[in-house]
Parts: sequence; C-alpha cells; structure tokens
Amino acid sequence: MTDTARGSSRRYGTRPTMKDVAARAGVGLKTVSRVVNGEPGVTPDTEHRVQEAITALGFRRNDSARILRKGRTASIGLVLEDLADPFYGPLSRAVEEVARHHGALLINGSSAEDPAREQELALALCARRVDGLVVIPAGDDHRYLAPEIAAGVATVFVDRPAGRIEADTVLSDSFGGSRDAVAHLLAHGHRRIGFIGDRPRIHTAKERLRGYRTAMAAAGLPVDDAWVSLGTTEPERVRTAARAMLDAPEPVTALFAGNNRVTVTLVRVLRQRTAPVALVGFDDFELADLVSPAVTVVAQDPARMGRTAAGLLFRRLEGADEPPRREEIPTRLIARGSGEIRPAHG
Amino acid sequence: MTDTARGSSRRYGTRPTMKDVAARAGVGLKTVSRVVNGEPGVTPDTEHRVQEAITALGFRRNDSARILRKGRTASIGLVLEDLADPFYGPLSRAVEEVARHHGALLINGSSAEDPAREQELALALCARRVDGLVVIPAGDDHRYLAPEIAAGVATVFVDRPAGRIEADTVLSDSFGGSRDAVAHLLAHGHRRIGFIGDRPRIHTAKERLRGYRTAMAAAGLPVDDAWVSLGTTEPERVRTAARAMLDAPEPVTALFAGNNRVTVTLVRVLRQRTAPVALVGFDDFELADLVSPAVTVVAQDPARMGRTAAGLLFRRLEGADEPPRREEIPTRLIARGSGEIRPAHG
DNA sequence: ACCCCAGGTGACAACGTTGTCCAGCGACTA
DNA sequence: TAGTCGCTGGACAACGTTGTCACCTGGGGT
Repeated sequence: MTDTARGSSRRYGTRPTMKDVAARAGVGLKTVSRVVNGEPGVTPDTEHRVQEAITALGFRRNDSARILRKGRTASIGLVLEDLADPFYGPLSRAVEEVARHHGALLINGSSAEDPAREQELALALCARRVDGLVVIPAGDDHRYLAPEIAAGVATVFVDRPAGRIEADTVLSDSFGGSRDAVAHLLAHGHRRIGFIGDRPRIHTAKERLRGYRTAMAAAGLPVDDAWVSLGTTEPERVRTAARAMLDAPEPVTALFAGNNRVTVTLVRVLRQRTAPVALVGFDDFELADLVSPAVTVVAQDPARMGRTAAGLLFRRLEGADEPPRREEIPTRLIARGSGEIRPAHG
Repeated sequence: MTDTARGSSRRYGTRPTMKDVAARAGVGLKTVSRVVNGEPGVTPDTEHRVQEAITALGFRRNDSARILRKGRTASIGLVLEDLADPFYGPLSRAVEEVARHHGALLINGSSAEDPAREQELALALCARRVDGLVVIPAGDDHRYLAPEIAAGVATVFVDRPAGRIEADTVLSDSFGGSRDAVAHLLAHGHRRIGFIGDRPRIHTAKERLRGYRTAMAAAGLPVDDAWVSLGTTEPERVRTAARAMLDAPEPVTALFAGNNRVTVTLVRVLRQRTAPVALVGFDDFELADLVSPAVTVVAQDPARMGRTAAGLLFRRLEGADEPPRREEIPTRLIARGSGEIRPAHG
C-alpha cells in the first residue's frame, strides 16, 4: 500500500469536473456549464443527458474556480468579539438572515477583543475576497482596511465606531441610554450612584460613562471618583469594584452597570447583601424579569443593529455611492423593579 | 460619466496581482509568490524590493486562486440550528477556536430547523470546497452528503445523529441525563411527573422522552399519556401544555423540561402559580441559579461538544483512517432547588 | 435553388495563484 | 583554468470555471 493509495480517495483531484461530465454526456464543456447555471440555449434532450451525467458522477460545481473567474464571492465576513456572548447571537443571526436573502454566505470569526486578532481575521477574510465585511471593532485604528475598502470591499462597523477611517457605522445610543438610566435612578431618589463599566479603551464604555456623568451633572450632583470603575468584565474584577463602592463610609445606594456581563455579576453580588441597592443595567438579557428583584435595563436591539448593518452593506454592494453613514439605534428603558428601589435613607 | 467609470473603482480587477508586484519590483512572478509565502531561496535584497512593491500597491494575495490551485481551502463549515440560541454560542465558539488553532476559517449558517435549508447550506459549503463540515442536523436523512464525504469532506455530526449514513458523531447523553433528572424528582417523592419536550422528529427529544419513561418504569410507575407533550418550543405551545398538566383533576406535581427554551417558559408559568411545582430542566442556562427557586438542571457541555467535534474533524483531515466514531458527552445534574421541592400531598 | 438567419454547441482564453523544471551566475575545487 | 556545485530567479503549465466568439445545422423566405 503506497502512500498515494492511502491518500487518493481523499484527494480533491478525484472529484469530477465539468470536463468529466462533458465527456460522459458526450457534449462540450461549455454546454455543461450552461446546464449547471441554468442558462438558456440547451435542448431539453441535451440537458437531460447532462443532468444524468451529473448525478451519475456526483458532480458539484467548484465554487472556488467560479469565484476566481467571476470576481464576486457571494459571501460576507463578520468579525465579532465573541460568538458565545448572548449580545452577538441575535446580531449575527440578523446579519446572516439578510445575507441569505441576498444569496450570500456568512464567514465569521471572533476577535476575543484583541485588536491584532481582529486585524488578522479581517484581512484573512479580505484575502478570501469576501464581498463585504461587518466588523465589531476590537481595536481603534482601522486604517489597515483602507486599501480593501478602496478595492471595493463594502465595510460596515457595528456597535463601536471605526478608528481613523471613514466608514458606514451602526451604533446603539449608548450615551442617551445611559443618561436615561441614571436619570431613572435619580428620579427614584438616589444621589450616590456608582458606575461599573467595561475597559475605557472601548468606545461604548466611554460613551456610557459620559451619559452617566451628564445625567449626574444635569442633576447638579458631584461624582466621586470612587463611584466610577472601568475595567474588564471578569466577575472577580466587577465584584471587587462593587464591594469597594458598597462598603465605603458613604456607600452608593444605586449601581449602573455598563453592560450585560457586568449586570449579571452585580445581580449576584447584590443578592448576597441585606441592604437593598438599586440597579440598572445597560443591555437587556434573558430572564432579567425573573430574578428578584427583576432587573431594570436599558435595552438595545442587537437584531436590528445586525439588520441595519447588513442592509447598509448590501446597499453599497448594489452600487450606492453616497458618503459613509452613521446610524444610531435607539435604546429603551425597561423598568422592572431593581431600578425603582428607593435609597434606605432617602 | 459612463457606467464603466462609476463601477471601475469597485472592480476586483483593479486589485493588484502578483504580476503587478513582480513588474514593479522588477522580478519574476514566482519570486513574488515565494516572498508572499515565506518560501526560502530569495536574497534579502530581492525580498526587500518585493515587500516594498507589495506595500506600495496594497497587494493582498487572492485566496480564491490559491484555493483553486492547492485544492485545500483551510476553512470548515458549520451548519447549526440557530446562531442566536444560547446553546449554540459556546458550541460554535469552541469549533472556531479549534479551527483557528489549525489555521482554518469558519463559515457558518443556520438551518432554522428546516431540513431543506440544512441541505442547501451544507451543499453550498461543499461547493465552496470546505475541508470539513460540522453539522447539527435538522433533517433525518443525510444521504445527500455521501458523495461529498466520499470526495474527502470530513464530516462530523453534533448534538443529533446523522440519518441513514455512517459518520463521526458527538452527542450529549440525553437518555442518561433525562433518566437522572427524573430519578431525582422521584427521589424527592414525586409520582406524577410531566415531560414537555421538543418535536418528536428531533432525536434528542426522543431520547429524553425515553430516559423519562425508563426512569418512571424503573420506579414501577405508570405514565399517563396526558403527562407527555412534545412539540415546538414556542412559549405559547409550552404554556398550553403545562396548563393542561397542572390543571388536570390529578395534576402533575413536577415537570421535566426537555430543553432550555422549554425550561425558561416553564419558569415563567410556574412563578404565576401558588402551588409549588418541582422543575428540572435539560440543559443549563445563564442565571438558572438566580431565579427563585433556582432551577435544577441536567447540564450539557456545549463547548466540550464543539471541541470534540472539531477535534474529530481535524483528525480526519490529518489522515486518520478509522471507522466512524460516536462520542457521547456525559451530562451532570446540578441541584439548585427547583427539583428538590416535595409534592404537596407527598 | 440559393441565401440568410437563428438557435444550439463547442474551442479557447482568461481569472491569479502555485508547482515543476530549467537557466544563469558566482564560487569553490581539482 | 576548467569543471562543478549551489543558490537565486523565471518561464510555463495547471487548477476548474465562465465569457467570447465562431461554427454548424436546419428551416424559412425569395
């Protein structure tokens, strides 16, 4: 048994090509191509012979060759932060749905919040000649994509803006949503409100902090430095930050969580405490209404973000030649109880 | 302005090729190829000239052509049920992680539980000449994949077995997990236990039902037909089924939910009722410990399933020539409270 | 009877890359 | 000094498909 023998059955070379089909059907190569692509100009009789050869040989068109020839791949790339994060599930699903509607496949990868990996992935997708790219930025410099965009790769940034480059962008209203969230807590009598958010490098984290500060300022309230903590969403980090705020001499009476991972950790922290602390989280999550107290949130609409992004992308692909757009998706405060707790000594 | 003028900047044809780079660097085509692929046999000086030309022109290798030439695409396909379902997030992430480790990209799509769409997707991926395929079956006949598998596409089925075809498979221990879940309820004194599961067409639903029946039989208990309800996971369907069981003359005192979607709906149903009803769910979910009572579940390990599947796939790609394997991933009962409620008149 | 036309069909080049193979050139050895 | 070796570099074919164009055949019009 030679090694050729072993490998031969796995060789792509053994796959039948149009040439093989043509030979078997006794027709020309181009005729097979016509049948495969449903082009007109083939007698029913010929077509039948070709179809028969196709099934007999188990032929399947090699899209790699087709793509090479046609230039368009009918696929779009999606670079996101983490496929396993519940925020991105509906988003990717929405992108996929739109892509499917346009006959395109979705190729995706997770950057794990690492700018280098984001770039590596995005460029790998460009090398595959995806027609378009939906990117949830991990880094803040996307100039590396400029040549690709110039070469015709429609590119849309979602959830966070592109860095140092002009491009279509779809964002949640992080600032407005956060302002509303904090205003909600203020309206319920809180004066000392803590904010625990994601790393300051991340745009949405900054925007949400800005919303928090703006709401506090609008109420004429000072913000103690100890009330703000930005960092990773690791549960341990969040727990430590929360404890510091809650165990201070003048503890906060309410917390505003900068994202869904933080909110979940805070729910766990707060349930171990006796003193009631109000909580509002940015981004909704499943079962938020079932924990007790039910968690008040600023809901985003990830599916809509995905749909909007993919929509913009395909507009470009269809030739829309307008300056880059920036769509802002509104957020919605959903009051469920945890934000309505009044401060103990209100 | 002619239409050529409008479209020209978006044409792939305008992208520089190795030929262009070679011309600019004053070297041969193959030398550029060597530099791009880091092959030896190029003087530092020449290499430098080529690198310069590459950056100057913004060249990026066209992987379509490379794929066509080499036969291998360095990408694997993933066909799942719904990207937005929290069960599949960690699973796809795990597959992606392994793929990345092998230098492969992930192309994926959702079948939406529709066999026709599953087939369409899987075959589209094969036409793209993915090296391998991870499929979470929606249908129960996968003979359509036989030619592809024969042609060398490594294929692994996950979560549900392949239909009418032999192939590597990775499953959760649905039967054993369900038996344990029901045994747990029995141990807490329940005798009338309801099972609400997914559509009977789905293999895991059948297996979980079998586990339920086996546990009941082992305890010498009859199963009333009214205690079993299989169907979609639509909340409305599940609510109706639950109400019928709970409002019967001889109501069930405990419920076993066949999957995570059903469990969540049941939690909502039960919290509106005064009489305590025990609940165990198949498949864990985030915050299961935070609702009250905390939900006892049979936990699966989707990440491990994904890793195992991708592992099998790459073993095949690396030439493993063994008969199809069937890996069963054990489940784990996590008692949190909801399963430990004793029947009112126990 | 001739010409023309239309529709069906096939030969051939091209897409951009990689593998094969050979040529050129400088250096080292006998 | 001549022969040889090793290394760099390039010409060319091939991967499987599609677009272009020309050929052929048969039928209808004059």
